[in-house]
Amino acid sequence: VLNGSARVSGETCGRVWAAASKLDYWPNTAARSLRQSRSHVLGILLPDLHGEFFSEVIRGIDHAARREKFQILISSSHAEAEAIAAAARSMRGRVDGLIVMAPHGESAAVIDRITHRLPIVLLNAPSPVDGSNVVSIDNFAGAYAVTRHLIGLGHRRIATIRGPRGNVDAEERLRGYRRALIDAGIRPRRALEFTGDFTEASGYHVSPQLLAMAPRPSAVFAANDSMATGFLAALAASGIRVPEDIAVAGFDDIAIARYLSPALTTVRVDAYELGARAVRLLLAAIAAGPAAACHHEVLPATVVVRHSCGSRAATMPSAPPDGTKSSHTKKIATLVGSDPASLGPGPIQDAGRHQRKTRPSSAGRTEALQ
Amino acid sequence: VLNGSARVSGETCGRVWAAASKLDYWPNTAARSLRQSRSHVLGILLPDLHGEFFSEVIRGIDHAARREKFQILISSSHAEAEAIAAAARSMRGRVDGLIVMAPHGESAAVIDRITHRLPIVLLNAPSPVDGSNVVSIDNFAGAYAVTRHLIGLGHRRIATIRGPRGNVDAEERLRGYRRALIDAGIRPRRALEFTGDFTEASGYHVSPQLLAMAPRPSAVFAANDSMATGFLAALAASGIRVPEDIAVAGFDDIAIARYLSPALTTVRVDAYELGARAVRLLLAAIAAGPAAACHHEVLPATVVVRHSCGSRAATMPSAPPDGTKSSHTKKIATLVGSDPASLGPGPIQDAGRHQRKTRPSSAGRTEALQ
DNA sequence: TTGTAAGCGTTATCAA
DNA sequence: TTGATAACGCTTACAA
Repeated sequence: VLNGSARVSGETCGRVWAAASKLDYWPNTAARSLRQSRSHVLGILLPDLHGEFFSEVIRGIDHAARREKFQILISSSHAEAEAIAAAARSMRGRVDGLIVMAPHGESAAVIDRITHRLPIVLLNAPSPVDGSNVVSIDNFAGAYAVTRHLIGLGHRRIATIRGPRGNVDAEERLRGYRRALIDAGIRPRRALEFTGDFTEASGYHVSPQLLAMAPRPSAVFAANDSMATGFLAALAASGIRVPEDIAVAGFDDIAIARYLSPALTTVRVDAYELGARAVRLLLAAIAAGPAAACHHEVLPATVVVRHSCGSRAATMPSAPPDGTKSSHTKKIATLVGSDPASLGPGPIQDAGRHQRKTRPSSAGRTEALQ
Repeated sequence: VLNGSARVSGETCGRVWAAASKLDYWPNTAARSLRQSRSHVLGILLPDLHGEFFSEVIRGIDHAARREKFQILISSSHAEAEAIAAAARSMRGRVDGLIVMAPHGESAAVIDRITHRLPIVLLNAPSPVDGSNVVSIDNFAGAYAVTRHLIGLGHRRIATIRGPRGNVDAEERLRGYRRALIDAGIRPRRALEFTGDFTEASGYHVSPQLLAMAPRPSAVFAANDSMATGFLAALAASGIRVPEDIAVAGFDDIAIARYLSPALTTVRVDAYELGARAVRLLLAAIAAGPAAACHHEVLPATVVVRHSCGSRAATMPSAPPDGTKSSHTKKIATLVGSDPASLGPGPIQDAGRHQRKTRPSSAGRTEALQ
């Protein structure tokens, strides 16, 4: 009766409801999950919860999940492969599928073991993960486009503050930066590649060496906005003007980016959408069963031009060719800002591509002990 | 064997482990929960996931929970009492306890029904919720202190942009603002109380009426930083200087506060700690069983002086007397900023009190159908 | 030290 | 249309 079965008489139905509400009956979800082998819960494994990016991803996941009546079970602090595997195991029976963000590429073997057990979607994994569903940000194209933007403004000596080695996002953004230089006939130089760890502090600390170079770089592409923020603070402390003396660009378009002085030119990434897409893919995988095809979606990254690189108009390149992928570029004319307090993000170029690759899953899922 | 029982011979133990790893055995957590009536999961019910405040609360909850080997099941978008009740019911059997943030005070009856079923901790509830564990922010003291700060700077005509009616935080902050005026011999006037909804946009839209007042207020206390941000943007658009023409203060100390121009004087609230405390209380309640005493913890709110109110030194008042509570004030001399990019938060006064009230729970928990 | 059986609260199946 | 029974995968208690 409580589950809406049609095969019960009206009178019995009423008595059941009366009793249930009199007893204040709450069904036991664990028992239901056990019996149905279905929990209506999605497991989320994240390396960290710090900062706006993760919070937006979770918000996107939560909204998409709740629309389909799914709850989300979150577990963070999983950077290494083994921790991810342990967390996944500890969710067995309690979740119908997993959304996993593994910042380091090396977890492939572990991911594979999980895939045999549970439907899974990887967030922001490196491209070459086959046999899995993946949703990722087009880090390469975003970095390429913003570097092209700097080149278009006349800069030739462009440094970068890269993210940590081994981090997938960091590597892709570096690759995009280098490729943009090469395509413009500029040879990438290791001396212009400084290493940070995605924290504000690292952007700050990198500044003495960077500024001491002779000749000094005329522009800097920081691989995320936090490092750009730290770097800008260091410049302010040194009395170096932005963008007059040096141009600075970031990546992520976090909330503070447009409040910095000068407002930061950066690359926008739709974290909310990233989460929402992951849910959509995961629910499809759950519905389709073990033998389903795998999908790979790439979200575009769009350049947001503000004031930190100067605003001379320049011809923007479209997305770069990339041997491994077909590409499709579309232009977005303006940023729709319902927010009246916006300090004006300026024009936006879409540097991303949206693509979908589909292939059969390499292996089915199996259940042990049956 | 897998659960570490001591009463098994070494050889059998080895064979079991071998078989388990050969079969890649993953225990089924739902079955375990069912049998043990223990899930090692905490349910989190939030009105929203948007913004830094919630993200920090969740981070605090997650860290504290994972330290005790608990996972967290999140469900958001629960503003009204009925939605909260439904979400709680849908978690029955799957969680060992609940952390609930109910922004509106009116949910008392619902909370009460939940309390009979599950251990529960309320986040940021209005003070007079008895029979429940509560962790809240000292909104009253924070608003009181920042208003006193404005008064101390010589302002007499101080407007406020209050939060939405019915919202507990908003009401408490308004109360603190009014009380500070009264204690300084200034009569609070309704005409100086503008209503926003905690969004940036509402802070912006309130500005025309506020600025049109004659005489114009010399200072404005916005009940959160988002509204302060919107209001500042409106001032900038009107060419009104801050703090020379008008002083502005906020509440929350969100990340962008110190990057605004001028950097925003505001009230800091430790959202991470709020979440962590809630977990501590909840785990204690779970361990203690249905008959346990209830605790009420109040986290301090500290004024962070930056540049948006001017920086003339002023004698700071300590926390206000409050008939219902004993108070204990401590001073914090400086903000420890490990962050090199900090634009200098300036001196901080602790306007909060930390208190703990303990009383026996008014009602035990009961299980129906037994 | 090992094996067996019962039961957690559901839902699915089958018989009445 | 209703009622009885088995089963989901685990842990606990008790017997061997």
